[in-house]
Amino acid sequence: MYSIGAMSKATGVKVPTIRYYEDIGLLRAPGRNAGNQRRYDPHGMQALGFIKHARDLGFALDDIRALMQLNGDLGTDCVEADRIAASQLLNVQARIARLQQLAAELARISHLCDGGNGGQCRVLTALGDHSQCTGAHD
Amino acid sequence: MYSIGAMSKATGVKVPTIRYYEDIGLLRAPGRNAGNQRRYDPHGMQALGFIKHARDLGFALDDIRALMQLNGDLGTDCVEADRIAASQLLNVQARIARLQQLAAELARISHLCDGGNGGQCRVLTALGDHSQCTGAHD
DNA sequence: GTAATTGCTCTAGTCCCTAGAGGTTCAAGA
DNA sequence: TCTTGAACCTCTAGGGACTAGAGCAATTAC
Repeated sequence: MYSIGAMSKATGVKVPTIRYYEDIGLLRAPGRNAGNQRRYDPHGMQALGFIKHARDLGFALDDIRALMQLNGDLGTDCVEADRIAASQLLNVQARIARLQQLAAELARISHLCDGGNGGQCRVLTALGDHSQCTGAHD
Repeated sequence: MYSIGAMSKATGVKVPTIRYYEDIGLLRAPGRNAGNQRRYDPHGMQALGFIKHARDLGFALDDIRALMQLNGDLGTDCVEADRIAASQLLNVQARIARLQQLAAELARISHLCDGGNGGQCRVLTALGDHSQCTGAHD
């Protein structure tokens, strides 16, 4: 039986966040000891680890909820789980592509600074004027 | 003189968002016409364009506030503006690196699905077990 | 036995908007 | 000129995923 603090240390999820997950019904409420403190069993620990890992991979809490439900069902629906994972992969790839455009634009803008203060800062000018952009960043 | 709707169309910032920017003091409150509706001048338009562009580049509103203040000062502080832009570039690059690790991990997990339902779904297993991960994604 | 740590609940705040209610003003056509 | 429909106004609340803090109770270590 683990206290909430032990769970937090073991998984890397902060204590208030664990309580939050319980509040929104993502993590089942565990039993309590005589002093009304949460006491988790290994199943609870595994569930929290699953959530943490999926969060680290960028899944939304609603996705995780769906994945956990699949996990709970007998005859686990592999096709659906794979669909969610694949969609998340696409999502992440799209975000990467977009960020790469932004990085290119920022690098360009950043290099405009000549260190001097001769009137107008070209970094600021570039930020104000989208038409100076080389790529279509948005 | 532009109405708020004209500003929205010209810059791509939604009407409630423009009012929000005014609320938080990012965009100066414009004058009003006889019927209490906002009327913007070209300066206001330019300011909103600046905000939009900077937001598209991923700057936080607080950064934008700082940049606009620099822009307003005489003897515009190019060094400070460049510092903010460079820091934002680092930020974006770090996010890209992290997302690329996630994408690799997700691609690996996604390929575990063999389409069958032979007991346990390996996608779900992989999500639950961080130790299966190839790279240190977090 | 006492002090420090950990735990409890509850409320409110973060960021950046978005949605909706309920009302007023404007612009264009008949 | 009148009417209609779009655009505008203020205000409040919600969203996602937490985070922070107050004020108190329980546990743990010495």
